Amino acid sequence: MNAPALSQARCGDCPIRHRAVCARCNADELEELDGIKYYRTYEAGQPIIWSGDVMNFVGSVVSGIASLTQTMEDGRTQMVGLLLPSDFVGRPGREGAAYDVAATTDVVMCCFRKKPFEELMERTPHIAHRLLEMTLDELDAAREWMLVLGRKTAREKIASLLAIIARRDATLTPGGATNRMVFDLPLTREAMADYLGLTLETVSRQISALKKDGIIELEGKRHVTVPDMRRLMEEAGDDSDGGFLG
Amino acid sequence: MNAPALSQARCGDCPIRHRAVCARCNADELEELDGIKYYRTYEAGQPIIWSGDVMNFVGSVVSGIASLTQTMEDGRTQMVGLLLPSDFVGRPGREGAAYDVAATTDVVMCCFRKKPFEELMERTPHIAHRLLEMTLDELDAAREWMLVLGRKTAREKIASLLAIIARRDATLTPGGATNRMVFDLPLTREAMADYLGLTLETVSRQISALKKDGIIELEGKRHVTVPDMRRLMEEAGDDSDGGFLG
DNA sequence: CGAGCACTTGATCGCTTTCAATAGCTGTGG
DNA sequence: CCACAGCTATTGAAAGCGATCAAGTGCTCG
Repeated sequence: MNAPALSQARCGDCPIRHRAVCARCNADELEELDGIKYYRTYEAGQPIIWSGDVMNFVGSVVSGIASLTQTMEDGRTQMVGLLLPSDFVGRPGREGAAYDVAATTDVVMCCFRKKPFEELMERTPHIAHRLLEMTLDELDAAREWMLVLGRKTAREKIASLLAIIARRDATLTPGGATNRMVFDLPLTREAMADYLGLTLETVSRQISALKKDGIIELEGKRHVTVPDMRRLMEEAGDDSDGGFLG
Repeated sequence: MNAPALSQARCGDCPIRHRAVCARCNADELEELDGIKYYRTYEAGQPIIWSGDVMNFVGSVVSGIASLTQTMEDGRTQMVGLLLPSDFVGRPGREGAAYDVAATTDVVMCCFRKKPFEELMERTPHIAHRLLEMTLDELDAAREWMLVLGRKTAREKIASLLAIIARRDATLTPGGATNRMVFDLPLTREAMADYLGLTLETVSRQISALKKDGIIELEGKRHVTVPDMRRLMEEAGDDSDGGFLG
C-alpha cells in the first residue's frame, strides 16, 4: 500500500479516475473535489463502517476489496455487496449507515466529508448523474445476486461466484477475457459462504468437487485456474456464456 | 379500473403525485411531463415487458402491483422486485429490459416515451435527483431481501413477507401502523414462492403453521389478520420491531 | 355438472447443515 | 530447531429442512 504517496495524489493521476463517481467531472469540478478529499487506508479484516453509525464521510474504493454485510441478532450474516476499486461507499442524504463495511483485503479509500460532498453534488449534475448510473448498476448486480441466492444450488452458487470474480479480473487485466482464466480468490471460504448464503463447509466441498471434475484447478488454497470458462458458465447455470466472451 | 378517466387526468390530481419520480417537479415541469405522458392498463397476469425487449417507454405504477422476475433456462424463476404504486419502471440510458415485468393485480401505468423523458431528465435536476433517491431506496430493499433469501428459514421468510406487506399497507392507509393489522395478500402462493426462493408447497405449509400457532388468522385464502405485529416481527427474525411501531 | 385453477396436505427423498475430527500453514517462544 | 497455538481449510458421518412427487379439497365459471 502506497498511502503516503496517494495522500498527495492529484485526481488526474487517479487509477479509478474514469470509473468512479467523479468520472464525468471536468477540470474545475475535479479541482473542487481535490479540495475536500482525503485518503484513508485499512488493513485486511478491519472494519470501515459499522451499521447504524453516523456517516461522516462518503467515498470511493481506490484499491483493494471491501465487503458490505448484514447481521441478524443470532449471528447469521449475509454479505450484500462486494466493493471493488471505483465503487462508491455511503449514501448522500442519509444519516446512519445501513450495513457493516469491512476491508476484505488491504483497502485504500478516497473519502469526502459528507456535507461538502452533498453540497457539491447539488450544483454538479455530472456527479449526481454518474452516481445514479452507478447505483442503477449496483441495483442490477443485487438483483442478479437474488437469483443466485434464491434459486441456485450450492454448486451453481460457487461456479457463479468464480465466474464473477474471473469477469471482474478480466476487466482490470490487459488481455481481458479469454477462455482460460487465472486469478486469486480475494475471499476466505467463510467470506464466500457469507456471500453465497452457504456454510463454509459446503463451500469447501463444492470447490473440491469442481476441482475433481476438472472445472477448476487449484494451486494452494487461493490461486485458481479455469481451463475452460464456457464450462464454468454452464456449471453456474447462466444462459450461454453470460456475454463473457465476444 | 378507471383508466378512461385517468387518461385525461392532470398530474396535479395524480394519486402518486407526491411519491413518484415527479414528486419534486414544479408546475412548469409537470406541464412538460403532462405533454409526453400517457396511461396504459394491464389485467392481472398480463406481461408488461419481456426481458431483452427494447424499451420504448419508462413509467410509474399508478395503481396495482407489478412484479420483476428473472428466469433461468430450465424454468426456475426468482422475483427480484415488487412494484407498488409510485414505483418506477425502466432504466434511463439503457436499451433493453433486464427483467420480465408482469402485472400481478390489475395495473395502471403512467408511461413516458423513453427518448423525450431522457431529454427532459437531462435538463431537470428535480427528476434526476428524485430518481436517484428512489433507486437508492430500491437498492436498500434489494439488499434487505438478500438477507431474507440467503439466511432465513422458510418460516422466517413467510413472516418477513407478511411483515413487509403489512408495513406497506400501513403507509397507504389512514390510521397507519398499529399492533393489530388486517390486509389482503396481493400475491398467489406461487408468486410468494418465487419471491421467497421457496416452492409453493412450502409456502402453503408455513402459512398453515403460522395460522395454527396463532401468529396470523386467515379468512379465505387471501385475507390476513395479524393480531400482534410484534410477534410476527419476532417470527421474521428482525431485530425488535423493525421500526414498525413508534 | 364438470373443467380448471389455487391451494392444502401427506409421504418420501436428497441436498445442505450440523457436529466433529483432522490436515496444513504461519508465527512465537522455549 | 522443534513444539505448540491459532487460524484456515478439508473431509466424514449424521441429522434436518425444504423439495419433490402425489393425492385431494374448495372455489369459480362455463
